[in-house]
Amino acid sequence: MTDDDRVFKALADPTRRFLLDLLFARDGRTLTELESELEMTRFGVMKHLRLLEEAGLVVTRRSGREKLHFLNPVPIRLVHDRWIDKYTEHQVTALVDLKHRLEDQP
Amino acid sequence: MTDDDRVFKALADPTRRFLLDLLFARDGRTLTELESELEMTRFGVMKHLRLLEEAGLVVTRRSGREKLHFLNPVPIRLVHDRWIDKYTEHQVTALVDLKHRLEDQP
DNA sequence: ATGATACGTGACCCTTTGGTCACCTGTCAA
DNA sequence: TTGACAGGTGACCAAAGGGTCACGTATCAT
Repeated sequence: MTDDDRVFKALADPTRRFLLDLLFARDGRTLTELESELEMTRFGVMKHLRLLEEAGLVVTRRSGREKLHFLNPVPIRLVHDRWIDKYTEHQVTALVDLKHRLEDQP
Repeated sequence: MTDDDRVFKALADPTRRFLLDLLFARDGRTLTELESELEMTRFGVMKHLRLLEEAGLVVTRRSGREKLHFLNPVPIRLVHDRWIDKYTEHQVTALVDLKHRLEDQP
């Protein structure tokens, strides 16, 4: 299994994306803390966090009996760079910004 | 199934990522042309292209009995923007660039 | 017209994956 | 030191996903 295989497989599940959203909002949470935000047993959440960690999307640090989880944005940036080169990046960004501005209209 | 569900599911498979790579290198190819690059029957490739199209990662245009496939980078950019805000984007980009420069060393 | 070409559909099989549970190890506090 | 708390493992089951095939429709060239 290659590195980006792990990244894309990890991103494929909605629960795991939600976990990334939680860590994006606030870093350094424990498993139990994350579990409380989900309608799932601890074991399910643990499996998901394990896949995210193996993909490098989440980095962890132990502190006593707790394990703290942090979001790592680097693999996401590499996904971006795979199919968006420097030349088209400006156009795409402009297009996305325009879309946002149009959607903010009443 | 939500929009980004479709995008992430579509990106989860290595064959589909390879198809995006092919279209990134050269746009506007037909199914048969793409099939010739893969060790798989036409039916498998067709299923993959269908998922890519439903996710909006590939846009198509008919021309007689042929169907031309084009890469659409917008959903990729939206994936990026979900977990990388403007503030950290510069740092991450710099980090990735540094990584590339280090890897280019002998 | 008719054979070849390009794409499409539905059913089928096998593998992978998401989720749960019984059970276990390490750490903290009273 | 002993009970409560935080995290970890392996087996298990139902559901989703990848790939192929028989068969079908539309378009092109001769």
